[in-house]
Amino acid sequence: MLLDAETALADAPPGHKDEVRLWLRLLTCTNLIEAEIRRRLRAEFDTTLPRFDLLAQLERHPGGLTLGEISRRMMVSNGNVTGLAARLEEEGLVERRVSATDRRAQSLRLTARGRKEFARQSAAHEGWVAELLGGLSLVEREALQRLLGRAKASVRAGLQEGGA
Amino acid sequence: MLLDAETALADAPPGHKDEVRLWLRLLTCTNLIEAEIRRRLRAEFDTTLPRFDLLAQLERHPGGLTLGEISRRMMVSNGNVTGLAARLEEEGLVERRVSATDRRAQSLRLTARGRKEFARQSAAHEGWVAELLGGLSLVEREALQRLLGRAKASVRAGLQEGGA
DNA sequence: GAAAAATAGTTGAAGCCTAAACTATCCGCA
DNA sequence: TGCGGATAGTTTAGGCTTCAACTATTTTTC
Repeated sequence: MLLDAETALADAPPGHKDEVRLWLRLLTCTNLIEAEIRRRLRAEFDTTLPRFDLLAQLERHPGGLTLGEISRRMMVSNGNVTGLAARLEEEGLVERRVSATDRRAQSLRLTARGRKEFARQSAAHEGWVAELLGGLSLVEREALQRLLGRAKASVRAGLQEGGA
Repeated sequence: MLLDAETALADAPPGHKDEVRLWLRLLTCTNLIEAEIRRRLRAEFDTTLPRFDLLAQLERHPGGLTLGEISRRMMVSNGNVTGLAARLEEEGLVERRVSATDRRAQSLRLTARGRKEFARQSAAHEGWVAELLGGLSLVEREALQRLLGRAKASVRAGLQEGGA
């Protein structure tokens, strides 16, 4: 994955469409932030972004979530969640319980330790993001939020067409 | 100790700091586009994004690049490039040559077939991106480009501080 | 000129991720 | 009741990615 696709493309001959330049800049921004967050999660908490994301899902749903629900919310495959859940369970941060009404399904929830650990990570994470994006004014952040919303809508529309 | 019970990832319920909501939307946008591009590269060309990115680097440098240069430009590890290069060589899309002046180094360049294949992929890629982002007006795209530039600058500034 | 430091690249272990094939269970329906 | 299709999750094979340890070579330094 190109961390700085834009720089890489800097000396590319013109002829790329406008949209490609926009896409590369979007990718660059995201990758810069994501790489830094991964690095800090690893350095300060010895964990990874996927693990953090999974804990965040559970935090939002104290009643527990099935593996399938997690997989849909995180937009990753089922098999992926199987592995993540196994590691988090081994670390004692989450626990599984087989559903009373459906013996195929099992729901995951945070353990007390998981809740406590995630709270620490989450607070730090919030600070990191605020620090990294803090150079933007409130007005800029709002404009960006709105435009990214438009971009998201555009992409989803594009997916509809192709996948129909 | 900060205990923010509202904090979570994915599609951002309220309670997050402004910046986190912005970050999550940025991430969602990028992931949507990236997943679709990966899917199409796989479906239509039986290849992957990292392979495509590596070919793109070589395309821009017809004189060849050493593995180390590629690794720096793509901002990935050395070992990563070793593996990618091995697969691309096996597919006959790139060729290696040991440097005449430094027996440690070897430069990679596109084969004729690699050049031809990349041209096909690149044209398709450009079309996909244009299609996915085509729902934005020119004005919106320009505004987004500018704001993302600002965001990038903010992040780089944030990295300086932390990493100094 | 030889030891030491730096550089180019490879390898191995481990985690993340997917698609596809598989098992187990549930549900609808005749 | 029993069959067939849907659903929940696991497994497997393979690619991507990193870090750390390693080999080979070059450069620096004394």
